[in-house]
Amino acid sequence: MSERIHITTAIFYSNGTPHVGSAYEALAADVFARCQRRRRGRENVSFLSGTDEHGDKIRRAAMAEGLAPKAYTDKMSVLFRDAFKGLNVDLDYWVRTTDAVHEKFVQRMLVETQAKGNIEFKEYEGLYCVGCERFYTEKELQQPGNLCPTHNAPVELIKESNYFLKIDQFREQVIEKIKRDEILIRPERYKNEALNMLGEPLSDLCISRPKARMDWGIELPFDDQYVTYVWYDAFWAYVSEPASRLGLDVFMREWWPTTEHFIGKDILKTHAVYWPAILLAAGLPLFRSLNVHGWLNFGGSRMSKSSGNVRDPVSYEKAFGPDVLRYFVMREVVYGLDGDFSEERLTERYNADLANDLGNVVSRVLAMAQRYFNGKVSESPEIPDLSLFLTKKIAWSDLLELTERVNDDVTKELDFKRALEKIWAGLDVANKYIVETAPFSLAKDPAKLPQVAQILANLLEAIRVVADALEPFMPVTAGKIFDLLNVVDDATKRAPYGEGLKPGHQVNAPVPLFPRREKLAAS
RNA sequence: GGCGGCGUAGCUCAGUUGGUUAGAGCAUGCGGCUCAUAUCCGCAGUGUCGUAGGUUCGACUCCUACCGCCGCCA
Repeated sequence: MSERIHITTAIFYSNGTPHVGSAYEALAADVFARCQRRRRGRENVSFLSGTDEHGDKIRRAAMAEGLAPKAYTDKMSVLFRDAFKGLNVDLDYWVRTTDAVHEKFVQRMLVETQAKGNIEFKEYEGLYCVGCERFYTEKELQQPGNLCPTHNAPVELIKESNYFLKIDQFREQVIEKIKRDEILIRPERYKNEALNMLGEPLSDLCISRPKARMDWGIELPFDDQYVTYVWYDAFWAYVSEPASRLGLDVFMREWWPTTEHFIGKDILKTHAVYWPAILLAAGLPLFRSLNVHGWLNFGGSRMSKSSGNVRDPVSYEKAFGPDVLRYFVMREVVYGLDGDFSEERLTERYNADLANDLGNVVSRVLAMAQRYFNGKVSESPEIPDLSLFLTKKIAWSDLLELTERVNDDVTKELDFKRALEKIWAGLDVANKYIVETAPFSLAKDPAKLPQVAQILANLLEAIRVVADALEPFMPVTAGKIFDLLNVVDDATKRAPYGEGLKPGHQVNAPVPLFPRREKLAAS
């Protein structure tokens, strides 16, 4: 049996609508998940996402719309789920922190953690920022006036009793795990940052709120005057549903230790410091890795609601066609670094890569197959002897084992960009091969038709392999290409080069996959 | 203030343990082909590799200082 793997996006805080940045994270995780499914089989991969629906900010957002919190999050959660669905993010679990299954699970973890003596009840006086929903030390605040560094607003002095998680006891252990890559943080730059964050002793982590002040959370099983919410609550969304469905023991043994979290760099600290501590405090094993990505900016500046440049990802997918946003963010952004999104750039990529390269090469090959042989493949594909041509840049090897090499880039290096570059190198080879062999010239001489048949068999097979390698990135497009090639069974789709299309196979006439667009023709 | 990252062709970036004329894509110019979505192929470039020193037979690649941008921590 292949090793199982659990993959998650962050659990999205549902006080706003999904934007291109949240879509980016879901898309990266989705491509990763699809590559893993090809390796291990669908039944050995679990891909989870969901919405974080508790806390003061949600309650306030709901009130602002005149809705009960639950009614509000019902609406928001669907927006996220449908946005991801619209981008063909293929999830196995969609978790909501207000689901009964989840709430019950969090309560169970609280009981476990308390039984282990890792929760303490104590009075606390501190400076609290409502916007951040957290306490600050005076040193962290901007002076004068004790201003919250994030909201630039005064904090309140609050005195209350709360439940705290004693996490400093786990600090050394977490440091060791990160140093030894047992918690693998990549790209490596973020590993150093995480270790930095663990350099100082950790103060106890407050995990409750008195209902009197904030009741939109999960009631503590050992004190009905308190709720838990946001971080403590949301982390468990990675676990609650699958653990409830499969049984906690089974899930923890077979799935959890291989967990790959996809997160943004803004929540590195919570995931590298607090989350391991929360798990250890509950007596549970740790996840395998944190895959940290940067921001997706818009036209050079940070995408945020306040600057009014939030874009709805699905509108781009609709305007440009399926798979286009998927292609763009995976090709354009280096995983781990900030990237930039703009309609201009999207249009450029669309025309240069999708219309001119991918769409056109499929079109020209199928057109020749149709014109010269009525779409019939009459030779077995071979690896052409390229030494026959004078041009030296051609390497048919770019097309051999393409899927495996692309898969490695994604699963081992998180290098989505390089993976796509390899696929496009394959398209280059096909185009150069056409120019060098000029089948359209050979076809004028009936005696040379067998040669043409061989060239086209090679090219059609090359396109089939490209579609196969492209599938995790552009599932709809890959499907269209397979339809054009009239390939229906998985065995043929996934065959190594040379073992796919057979003589006698019939392919269809071309249909433009990506019609060229005028610049800035979006929306 | 402490730690770390980045600064390479007009634009976006690659450059593995220091070694021959520093690369790719896009954009630009010229030439070729006509099967194809006016697409494709070839050729041509331009770069004081942030600045100033240092180590070395030799540095984009190592060291030091400085400038600029950014992140994390305080």
